Amino acid sequence: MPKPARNGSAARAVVTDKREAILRAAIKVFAGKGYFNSKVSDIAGEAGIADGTVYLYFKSKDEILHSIFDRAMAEFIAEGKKELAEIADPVGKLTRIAEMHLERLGADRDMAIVFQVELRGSTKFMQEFSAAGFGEYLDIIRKTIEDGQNAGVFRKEIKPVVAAKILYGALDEMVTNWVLSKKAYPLPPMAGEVLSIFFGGMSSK
Amino acid sequence: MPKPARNGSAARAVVTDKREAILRAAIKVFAGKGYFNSKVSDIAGEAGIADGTVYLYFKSKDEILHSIFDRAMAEFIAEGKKELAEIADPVGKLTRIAEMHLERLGADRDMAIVFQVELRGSTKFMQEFSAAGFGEYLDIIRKTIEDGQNAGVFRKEIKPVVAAKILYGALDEMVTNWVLSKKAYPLPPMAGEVLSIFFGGMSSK
Amino acid sequence: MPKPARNGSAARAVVTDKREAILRAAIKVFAGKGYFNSKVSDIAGEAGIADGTVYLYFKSKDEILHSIFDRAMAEFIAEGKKELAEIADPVGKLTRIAEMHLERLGADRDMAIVFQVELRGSTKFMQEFSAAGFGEYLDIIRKTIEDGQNAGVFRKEIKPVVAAKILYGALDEMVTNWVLSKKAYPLPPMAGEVLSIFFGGMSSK
Amino acid sequence: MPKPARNGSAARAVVTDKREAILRAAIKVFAGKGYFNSKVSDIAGEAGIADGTVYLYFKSKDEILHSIFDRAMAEFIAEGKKELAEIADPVGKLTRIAEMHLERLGADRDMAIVFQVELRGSTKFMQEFSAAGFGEYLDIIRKTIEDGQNAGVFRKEIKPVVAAKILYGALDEMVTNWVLSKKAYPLPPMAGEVLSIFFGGMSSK
DNA sequence: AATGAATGAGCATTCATTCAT
DNA sequence: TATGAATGAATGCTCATTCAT
Repeated sequence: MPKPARNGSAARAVVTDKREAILRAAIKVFAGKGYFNSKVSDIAGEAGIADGTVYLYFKSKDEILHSIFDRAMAEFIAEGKKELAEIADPVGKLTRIAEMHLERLGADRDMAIVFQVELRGSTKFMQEFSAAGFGEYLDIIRKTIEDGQNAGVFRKEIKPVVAAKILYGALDEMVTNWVLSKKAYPLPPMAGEVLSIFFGGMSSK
Repeated sequence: MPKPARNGSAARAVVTDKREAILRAAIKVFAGKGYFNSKVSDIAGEAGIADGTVYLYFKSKDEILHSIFDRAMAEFIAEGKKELAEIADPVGKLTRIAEMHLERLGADRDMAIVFQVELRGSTKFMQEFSAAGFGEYLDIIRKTIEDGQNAGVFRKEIKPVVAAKILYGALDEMVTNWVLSKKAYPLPPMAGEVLSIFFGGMSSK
Repeated sequence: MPKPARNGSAARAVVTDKREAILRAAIKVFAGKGYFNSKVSDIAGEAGIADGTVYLYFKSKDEILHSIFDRAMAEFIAEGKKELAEIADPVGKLTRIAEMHLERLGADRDMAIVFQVELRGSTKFMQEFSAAGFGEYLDIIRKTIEDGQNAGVFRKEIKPVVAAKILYGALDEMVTNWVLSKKAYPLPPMAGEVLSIFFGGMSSK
Repeated sequence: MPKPARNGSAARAVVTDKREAILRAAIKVFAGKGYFNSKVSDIAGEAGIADGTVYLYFKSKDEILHSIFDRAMAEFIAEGKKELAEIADPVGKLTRIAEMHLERLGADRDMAIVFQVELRGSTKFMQEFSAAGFGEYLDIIRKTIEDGQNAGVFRKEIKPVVAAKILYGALDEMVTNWVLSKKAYPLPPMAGEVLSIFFGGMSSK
């Protein structure tokens, strides 16, 4: 049986694929049983590889969880920046942010569980996470709010940092409730409801 | 030497005190290292008792965490109901709820960490918790919003359940940020900022 | 409330009674769950006393088990010697021994379980036991057999020690089977069957 | 470097060898300190492996003890049936059974200790054991005795079940005494003594 | 004598990680 | 690269025993 060629994309694809497979498996497993209750062998089993192979791609169980966040956040922010570049209006921007937030997490329940539940399971992790992608995310919201204030569409007495947290907190709660709910319902439509209140409260006059 | 009176505080105090001591120690330890990384012997050590003694008051490590939440939520809700009974105005009620929320958690950082971080660390736990005190809490907020709608002070097209989640989510995010922040600042004042936006968005007219 | 008088039998009776109660409780508990699976608190509970009280009468859990055997063997041997003193005939003596063996254990199932099962659970214990009462018991049987050989009723080429063990082993097996059996049947009648073979052998003619 | 052949003994031997090593180590350790006083790490140490490795081959400490009995009984019964198939005469058969019983246990003192002592240490275990191999063993003896009765060499008024127990009990007692004895002596010769009485009885003439 | 709360040594089992093949 | 057998540190919980009252 010939081995795959080592040169170029083919070999790289294999590597990427296996890394991907492990991450996907980990998301599923973590979502199902929680990070601390998941065994590395569960992940390997789900990914269809041997336990030891996991360690060829990740240094530790912890690193797998980190990689899940890092990759997802990077993707999300990259995609977000691209989309937002095309929108000038602050209200439109925030609307799109809220929609994307709920669309993204609403599209992958396991990923949402990991984000809403597992990410919160340790102060250490949350702090690392805050320092990383999450801070950047809040920053984008904050700047958009500032733009709105400068453009005169948002009240100037509201602190942008706080407003950003409020919007984020409201969206986050929507996701958490959706994740924990026994009923299945589409998450994205909640964006409108949140924004209706948020804008109502932010609008000047 | 006279034995302590059996009626009331003295004898009871011993039992209560040790249970209390364990709970307090657990809150501190869980806050510092997270539930899964905390050893029962850490809690016992912090409480100044032997490991085995923990099991005279709690059936398992898990039960300690549950007890922390149960007790705190019961206290909070009882106190809240009492205070709110004296306020008729829905806006005043929600204002007081937000203030109490942040006062309570802002007064005990370790407890806040446990609530914001450890409570979220497992889907199972969150679901149990949702079913228990948390659901009741959201319900109180929701009813007050409904009252406000009926009184004509809040917009009627907003769904009360969603609005309740939004307010809760915003407050929750304030706490989480405060807990994770390296800077020390008072939490309660954030209530005003949250409410300013929330009411601005909820007000009819 | 007056304390019981310290002088004489009354006080002694109390002590004896509580010791007795503990031993009886222990026999019941050991029979039910086995020595290693029985907790001292089980015994105390069964005896209706506090855990600590057990240690006023016995130095350790181990000593309770020892006491059970010591007492039972002493009683059995004392009673046996008395009865046997009145029988001259070796065959009659052995018959009575076998009957008493099965009567005694057949009269108290829990005690029988402890003797047949728990006594065997440790080499150390068995050796101590062998050295103690059990050795004396085998000795009585052996001497009786020797008497029978000298009187010409038993074959002289049989070693008395071995014959004693064989008789004991056969009786012992009857008890063990009775103890483990799900069916309830009277144990003493088995004595006749054992002796029939022991005296007469299996061979026809 | 060639890998070991997958077919047959080599690869299989590794697994079997380690399982075997654990069982052998367990027999030695159990014999020395008793089941309840033996730690899993004692067994692992004796077998020259890490503690955790034990659990790759056995689900629990309990399962190790069971495996010891299961394997030994299966072997013994299989071997016994084979040998007995070649003997027609009931007397010869019983003789061979008694010899094999004592040869087998007399050849491995540790195994004998485990059988005579540990097996008896719990009612639960004894009942399971009775239901398993032991019952079959007694059955073989019983049938042989019945054959002897039908052939006219054994007295018909003796109940075969009882006689089987008597023979077994006598042999068992020989082993127990040998195991507990401080003196070293060969066990197999005792078979003759037991059978002499079992077949011929004690009575002279 | 009696109590029972407190102690703390002890142990089976798990599982992340390694490494020889 | 991939495997999966082996490792061994780590820990929740039990329970015999003590001792202040």
